[in-house]
Amino acid sequence: MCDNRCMASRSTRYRDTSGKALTDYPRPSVAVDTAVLSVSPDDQLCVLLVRRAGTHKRGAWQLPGTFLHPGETLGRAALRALSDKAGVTGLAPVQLAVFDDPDRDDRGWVLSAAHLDVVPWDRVAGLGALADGVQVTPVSQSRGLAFDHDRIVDLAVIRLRTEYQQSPDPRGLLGDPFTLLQLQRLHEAVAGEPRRKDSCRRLRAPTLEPTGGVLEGVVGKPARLFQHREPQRQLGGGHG
Amino acid sequence: MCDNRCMASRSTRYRDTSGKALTDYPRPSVAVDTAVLSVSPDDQLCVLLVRRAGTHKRGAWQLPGTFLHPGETLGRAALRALSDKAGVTGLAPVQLAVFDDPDRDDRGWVLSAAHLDVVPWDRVAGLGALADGVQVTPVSQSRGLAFDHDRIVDLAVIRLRTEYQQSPDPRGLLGDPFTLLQLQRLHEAVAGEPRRKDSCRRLRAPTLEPTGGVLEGVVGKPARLFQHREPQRQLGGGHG
DNA sequence: GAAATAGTGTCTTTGAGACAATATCCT
DNA sequence: AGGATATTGTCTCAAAGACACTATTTC
Repeated sequence: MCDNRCMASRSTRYRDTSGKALTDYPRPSVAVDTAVLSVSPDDQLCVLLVRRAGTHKRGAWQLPGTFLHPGETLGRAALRALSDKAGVTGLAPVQLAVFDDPDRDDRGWVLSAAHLDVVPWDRVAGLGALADGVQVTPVSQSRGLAFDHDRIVDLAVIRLRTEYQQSPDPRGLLGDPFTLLQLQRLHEAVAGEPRRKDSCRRLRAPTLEPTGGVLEGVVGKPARLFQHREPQRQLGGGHG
Repeated sequence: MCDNRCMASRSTRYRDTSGKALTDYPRPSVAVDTAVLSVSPDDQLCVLLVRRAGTHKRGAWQLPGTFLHPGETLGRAALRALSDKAGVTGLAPVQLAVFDDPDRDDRGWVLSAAHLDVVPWDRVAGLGALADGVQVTPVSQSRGLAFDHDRIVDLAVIRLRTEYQQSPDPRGLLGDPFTLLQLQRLHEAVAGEPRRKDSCRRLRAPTLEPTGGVLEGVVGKPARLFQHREPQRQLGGGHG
């Protein structure tokens, strides 16, 4: 597979077909901006925002992002940004799209590789103790972000919805023993519209693993408990 | 929307939160590699390949690509690469994914923004006169490409199939007056498996515009002619 | 009339949506 | 018992698949 890669040392200045050396080309900065989505305990689809540096006006909020470092993958850069800018430990960022308008950033030529990460609520706002300059807002109230970050949020929500149409809880937002009603509430939060009790139930239940236990201590017939069939995903599925 | 963008001139060296100037960061080269897919007259799904510069061994073929130039969109760079490297006029490249393995290119740190373009056959191999070092091969025989281009072809085919599951001919591979049998053949080529005559017909016909004309001069009952409802897409839908 | 291709009638299956009835628990 | 919630029975409807039949042309 790499038979002709090993024939030259790393420092050689290769030339492309036009005869120009690789390092002669002007290169863009590559930013990684991530929409971290989660569902709050009151079933609201929320996004993680950070205050834009050096401003307190409108457009003062944006998605956590950073510039890609040498030797780093986009996914790692996304996780680093979440940790550094928001104090949040991400899970498995996936690429959404590259925003490539040459004028999209007034600091210069910056491409933005937009990402989506989905994390359980207690991981993003667990103790109610968010760092300063960090907030988690319902996506419906997140309009007016800096740069083109509104559009990134749009893409992220669309992507999340299509993922959750395919399987019950692909991103493990729920956490292991859960009832079918909790699953229904989650889907309503993600889709942004109500779901029929029985439709949702019949569609998803066959693909879930019943624990055998039931939810106790509440009024009404106790709900059966279920768990995920397959382990939730961690980082590692990026496009190398 | 951009109220606070106009407050500073373009040459100012902005600093991010860590205090580092934008131009101080090492930046990757950004390549744009495009899988151009088409369907041959004998109903084979094909991909456009170019010979890798300076080699005649295995792995000698690759997708046409180039480095992104300043002020240029990814889509424009993809079209430029098709024109310069293969002498082909592309149509509407769409992003597939960014390949970001730091070691994926032995020339250095190169990200690849993989694209898909779909063009009618006569546009890619019209006169049978392909430029030297250019070929159009069935995708099934395209294995062993340079870099990670095999995976780009895989992504492109998957994407094309999902697009063609949604509507009859979203990329205008057919060209305006066509019969339902031609449409069926096209879908079989894209999907790589046979389709029922009546299913295919009943599913797609209602969304097509009959021209009123029929195909003449062939034995059997003459087939009705159809045309596309909406104009085919050109470049312009990129993520700004 | 025979061959060849286009187009349709209809049966079956599947899956989702909707409504309502039944089951089981807590207080 | 009574309220509250979970679970299931069943009807309907729409879409797709499969098969076979009918229709219209050329030779």
